[in-house]
Amino acid sequence: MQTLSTENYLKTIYHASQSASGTVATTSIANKIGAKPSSVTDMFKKLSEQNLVKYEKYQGVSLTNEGVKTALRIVRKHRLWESFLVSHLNFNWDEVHQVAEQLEHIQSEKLTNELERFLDYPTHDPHGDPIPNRALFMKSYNKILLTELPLNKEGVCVGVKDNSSDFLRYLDRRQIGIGTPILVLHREDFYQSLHIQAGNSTLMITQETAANIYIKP
Amino acid sequence: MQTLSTENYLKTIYHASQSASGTVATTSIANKIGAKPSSVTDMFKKLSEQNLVKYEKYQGVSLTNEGVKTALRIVRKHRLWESFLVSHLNFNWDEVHQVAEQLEHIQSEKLTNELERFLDYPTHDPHGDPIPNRALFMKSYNKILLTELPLNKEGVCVGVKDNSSDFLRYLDRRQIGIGTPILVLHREDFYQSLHIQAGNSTLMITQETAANIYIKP
DNA sequence: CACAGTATTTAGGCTAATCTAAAAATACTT
DNA sequence: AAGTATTTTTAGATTAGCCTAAATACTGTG
Repeated sequence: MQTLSTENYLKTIYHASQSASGTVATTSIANKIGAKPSSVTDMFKKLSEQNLVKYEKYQGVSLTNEGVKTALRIVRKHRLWESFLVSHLNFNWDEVHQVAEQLEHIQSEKLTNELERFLDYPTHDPHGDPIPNRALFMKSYNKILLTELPLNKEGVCVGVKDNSSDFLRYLDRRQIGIGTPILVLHREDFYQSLHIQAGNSTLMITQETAANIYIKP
Repeated sequence: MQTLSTENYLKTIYHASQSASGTVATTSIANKIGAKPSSVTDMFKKLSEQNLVKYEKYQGVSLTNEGVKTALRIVRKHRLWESFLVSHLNFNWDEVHQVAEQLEHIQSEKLTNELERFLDYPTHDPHGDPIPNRALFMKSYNKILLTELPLNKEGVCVGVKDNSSDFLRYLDRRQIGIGTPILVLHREDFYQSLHIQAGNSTLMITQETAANIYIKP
């Protein structure tokens, strides 16, 4: 049985090792958790004793199989709760994260599995991230960044890379959400911006914005 | 903002002061929380500094108005979650308590209020206990114990006093639940037992069982 | 490859919540 | 009402999770 804190570390290590392959550095976890590197070192040792991470002094950590499983159980709960909040409790996609961060630590297999059934076995959360099933298996879309979508090739928004409220609300105002069809009309190379058609409206977005939107071609 | 632990103390003090009026004793809280009396004394001091309880050395505690409010906010969440678990997630009334003990600490007013709306503003939880509304106001039924129901006067089961899984499962097996109509056919004074009609079946229950069932005449 | 700069770990402390053991206050009993 | 039993509090220690400051290891550049 894990504590709140160890669960958060495992989840954070899991996400960090998704983006950067290989081992995860102490400082990178410290920044994400909001703790000092020395505290992170302490925790790495603790997790290592429980065989949840592989840790060698000065060499960063990586999750063991058991650690991945524990992390995925938390991710599963987080994403199921996010789905519930949006689909049944009138939350917007930019409001769910903070509450799901609490709900993801509730311990009850029955609760998790019944919630999944109640939601009719969703495969993706409101940000387009895949939800691990009971066996902790998940399938992501074959997605690309909007920056990589060829001119005049139609794609559909299937997720976002930046999950911050600010970014999500920005997309909301421009009526871009999961499922919105998108077409790149023109690239202004000099100004680093894209002219796109999103749903029925055409608009201009920056290169940086495009680099945070996932598209299924 | 309260910690998990202070919330549990406030809730426990609240429940204890419902049954026994006046102040609540250190030992009684210690037993209910599962901590030593010395730890409870420490916590009483802390809560007192926060003006959540009135505490005088050797004289027990009582909740302040602010303390009652905080306790009721937790009770409200607990009972709403219990209702949700039973009505939408296939939990039985004997399984909900342990999970609701965790869910009651989730901090999000929006979550609580939206859950209440989703459940269509329930007034009582699956054990017949009243759910405080947004203003923390609740109305209990005008209920009596089954031991006090006159012979051959029809009543309806509206709650239980003993919320233990064992007792609730016992009632389940006898098909007694919230809403079951009940009639006392005969009292065996010598054997301390009652002959009752519950729904369509007649059965025998002990005096003690009857003293844990609430009835609306 | 040496050394400056960065990253990581160690050492030693702090706080919240708990504990045990002993002291103090209250309550019961005759 | 006095003395014993019970309850409550105090004092001092422990653990998890964090911190700061200092020491140590790694990394990249000339």
